Amino acid sequence: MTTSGAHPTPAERARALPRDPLLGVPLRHVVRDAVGRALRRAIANGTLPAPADANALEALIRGIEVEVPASSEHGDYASNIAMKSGKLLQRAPAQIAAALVAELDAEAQERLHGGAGSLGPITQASVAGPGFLNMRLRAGLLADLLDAIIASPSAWGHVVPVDAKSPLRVNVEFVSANPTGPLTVGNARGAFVGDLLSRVLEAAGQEVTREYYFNDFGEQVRRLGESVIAPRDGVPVAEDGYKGDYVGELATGIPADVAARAAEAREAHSADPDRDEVAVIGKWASERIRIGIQSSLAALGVEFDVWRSEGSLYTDGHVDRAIEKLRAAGWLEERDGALWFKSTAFGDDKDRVIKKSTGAYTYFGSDIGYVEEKFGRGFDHLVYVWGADHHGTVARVRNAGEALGYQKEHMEMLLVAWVRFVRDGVEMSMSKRAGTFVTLDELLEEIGVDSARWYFASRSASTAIDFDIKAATARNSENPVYYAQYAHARMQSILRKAAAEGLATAPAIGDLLDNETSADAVLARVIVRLPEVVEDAAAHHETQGVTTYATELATAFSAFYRDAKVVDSSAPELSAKRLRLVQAAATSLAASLRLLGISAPAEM
RNA sequence: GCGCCCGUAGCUCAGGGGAUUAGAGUGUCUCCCUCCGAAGGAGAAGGUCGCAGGUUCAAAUCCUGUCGGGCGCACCA
Repeated sequence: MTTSGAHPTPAERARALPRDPLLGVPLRHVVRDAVGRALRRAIANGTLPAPADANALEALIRGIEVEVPASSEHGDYASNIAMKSGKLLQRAPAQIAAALVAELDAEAQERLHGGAGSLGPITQASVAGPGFLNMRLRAGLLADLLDAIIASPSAWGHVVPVDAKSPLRVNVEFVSANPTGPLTVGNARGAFVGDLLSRVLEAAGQEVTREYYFNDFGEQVRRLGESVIAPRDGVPVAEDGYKGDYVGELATGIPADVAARAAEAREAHSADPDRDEVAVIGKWASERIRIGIQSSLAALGVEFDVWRSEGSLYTDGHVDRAIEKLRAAGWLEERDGALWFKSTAFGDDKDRVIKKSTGAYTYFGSDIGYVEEKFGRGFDHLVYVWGADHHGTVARVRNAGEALGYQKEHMEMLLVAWVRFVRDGVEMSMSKRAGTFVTLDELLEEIGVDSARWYFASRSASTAIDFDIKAATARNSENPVYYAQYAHARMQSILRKAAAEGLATAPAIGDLLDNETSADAVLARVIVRLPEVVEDAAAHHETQGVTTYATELATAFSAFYRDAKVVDSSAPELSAKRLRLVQAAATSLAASLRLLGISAPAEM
């Protein structure tokens, strides 16, 4: 296993991400808890009947759903709990909702925890439609939150896991392209999806190991070796060999010591395919390519913690150990001279070969050893980010994992759909062997990392998409990523200007948000939503919500910027409070961009 | 043939059971810089959510079928 010591380990990263018990709890949890308390109180008061089944009540309270309504006229949060509980409580939904409103109103007037805590979070609760409970957040709560954000900006956007005592240890394996050629634009999506997912999981409190699995022996590497030797010897590359320009570059760039070892291998080991000239050259070439891949990925902002070679799974005994475990459990079978895994016992439509009759292992053999190796390292959860063409292997790997004694739910395959790269309406072909492909490096030169990251982050991994490079380049400055970045630059510009004019920032937001329809309050309500966005993204393993949030925050800021004068020396007190609000907005926008691995420039 | 993913505005895509106004960006059209950054803002036009049934008080959303597109069904790597 190759690890790089240059950057922090997953555990160090997890520890380094600050989490604040106030900032790290999505507001909707606070609201949900308040609704739950209101329900209990209403029952204790006798306003609502106590259900015969106490367990059913607990289940109901646990399942309370609170969401941000589509229209802000319906409040900051809404719950359908009254409608859901009508049957259990034997009351009309509207009646239940009214009882909850009364309790929430009461709580807003008193301090929680026997007078030591804060006021209840909800004001202006109301009943609407068939029994929806609409709620408005107390302005003071928003103000407290914004003050907390400014007090510890680096903690903002990092969610505290609800019930986990220790962080979940997650392995995210992605890209894993064989080092037989440079990464192509076809690999880009997987690279971004894996990295984005890793960032989101980390923000949600999990300890994430980013892992790259590569093949360093076998047929493909051999073919690469042959393809490099051919031009060196002035012979055309074989039909099934690799033909890209990089092959020629490798051929002319063979260092003296490698050439010497190759020459020696040709004399001494020509009969041994593991040690002959082709093997020597192939191994050298693939390692050179792997290093190139590593630097291409680094340019994308994608860094791996572990580079795991397929060969090491054998030399370190993981494959043997997995096979022995399966054999002991009775899941293996010798048939036709090959070793089979009884995948059908787990619902697969056919059994799968682990070791061929030739004695060579299949990829599936490696996969099994790898599952064993990963869980052996102590991971709670494995995520595989695979191309859509791999979905045939999903079932067998999970089945094998289950046969090895692990839970299927802890082996998750994220299938990333195809990207059709199009230039001027013509699809670009992506064949490494034919040498007709666009490299990742070329793509980035044209459109830039921030732009590419945003593009993939804003689309769900399961939809096939058309990526028109020409259009992405031509409309460069009108790309949505710049909209968010521009808003951030503007916020910073306002803060700079205020500082230059000698305007101070207020020590607290105070009453700035008391008028709930003011530009200030509207902006504050968007700022405060980030933890929910992070939580959703981590739960669904999707990042579109984060780009949407960044766009919404930028839009909300634009409206605020239009309607509210921030830097105004004739009203220093108001200015001071608004500067604080802008500071919180900038913190939140920067945090959401950081989640995406996108820069938040102070000027553009 | 079987299985998985996907058909939403001209284009690229969100939304994936709930309040009869389905969103964003881009494109098109009209306006707005003596005013904290116009990479911006205000507004308009643009949709039978592939089609047909079904479940529900309620369906773009769930179920079935169907059409269209992608991918997979190896003792290949």
